[in-house]
Amino acid sequence: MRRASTGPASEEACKLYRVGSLAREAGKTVRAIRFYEELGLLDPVSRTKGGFRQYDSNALVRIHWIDRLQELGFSLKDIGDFLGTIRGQDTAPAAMEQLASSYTEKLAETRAAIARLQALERELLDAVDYLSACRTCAPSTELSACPSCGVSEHRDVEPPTMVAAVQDAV
Amino acid sequence: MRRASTGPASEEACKLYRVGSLAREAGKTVRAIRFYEELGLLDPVSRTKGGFRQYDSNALVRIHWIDRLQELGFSLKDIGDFLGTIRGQDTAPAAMEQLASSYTEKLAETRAAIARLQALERELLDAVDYLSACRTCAPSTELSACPSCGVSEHRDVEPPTMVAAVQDAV
DNA sequence: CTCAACCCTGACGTTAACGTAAGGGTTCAA
DNA sequence: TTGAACCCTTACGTTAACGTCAGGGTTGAG
Repeated sequence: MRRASTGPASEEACKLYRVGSLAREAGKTVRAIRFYEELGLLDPVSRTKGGFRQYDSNALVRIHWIDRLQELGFSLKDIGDFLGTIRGQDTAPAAMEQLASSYTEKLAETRAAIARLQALERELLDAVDYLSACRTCAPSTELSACPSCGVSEHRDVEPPTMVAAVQDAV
Repeated sequence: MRRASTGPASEEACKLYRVGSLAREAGKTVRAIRFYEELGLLDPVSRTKGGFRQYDSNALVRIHWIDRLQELGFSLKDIGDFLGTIRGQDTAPAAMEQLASSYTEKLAETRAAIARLQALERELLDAVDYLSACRTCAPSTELSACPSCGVSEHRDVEPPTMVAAVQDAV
């Protein structure tokens, strides 16, 4: 016996999926799965004598992993290169080291992305905040008057960029 | 006189850019700027008699705005529709209300995106953490042995998904 | 055996956001 | 009046990640 519980164990006849059902389980399309195969990201464990692809539950894990990496900004090609690099190493520690360093790098990028989004969040907040004063503006006011409208809150206040950019949208 | 300080004021001959210099200032390519025009996102204030596009500094603000919205996940077409909707309103408060509601919606999406990234950050951390034990693994270990390698830290511990997916990468 | 439900392999189509090249005017400082 | 640096329009090219036929086998329950 080899491990605890990463899906059905070893030699045992674990349930096999064909593309269709795998796709359903994974929330992907059949085409997508075949496409992953074209890129070397996911091979069927075998084929029926008629040529049907067959997968086991590891495929689900793999697909989930692909999804995550995509969310992290990896392109499918990146992921392929990634797998290639790992397959290239011949000792286990070397391969895992590769994995760890790639992940560490992505971790930094992810944090940067979070920071960027938070900055955007702030800009949006400023804009929404500034715009909330517009509700007290006279309905008859025309768009062209916006920059120096009568609303007191906007007197002597720079409109945030997210607002300023639209003011001459007319 | 129309406004306070959104760039060079009113009728005054404020400096005009042609595509090339605008592009440089904005950190875009000339093609990109012309493309924005094709989509109705940015029109030149005028043309020379020879047909050269001319822009003022508002164009810079507009481009910055486009960038921000793109970072927020708007497509250029979305941005065009967006401008269209705003132009469609005939009173200022209505237009600004539109703007505010779009921004509010995007604010929610942005927060969701941040949360997703934070979840990914956690997954990466878990993976890197788990993998750090691999440095004490015997260099001779082969990749295929990974799931149940000798390292004590991995005894009776589920590998995180981000690691499990690669273990049969060979 | 049958047939509906599935699957196979090409191979061309699609969308976004520009890139790139062709062929030919425009500016403006010298 | 040049001429180098710019700009114009038109139009096809590119990359990513699949979508969508077309034409034709495979499975497996009944």
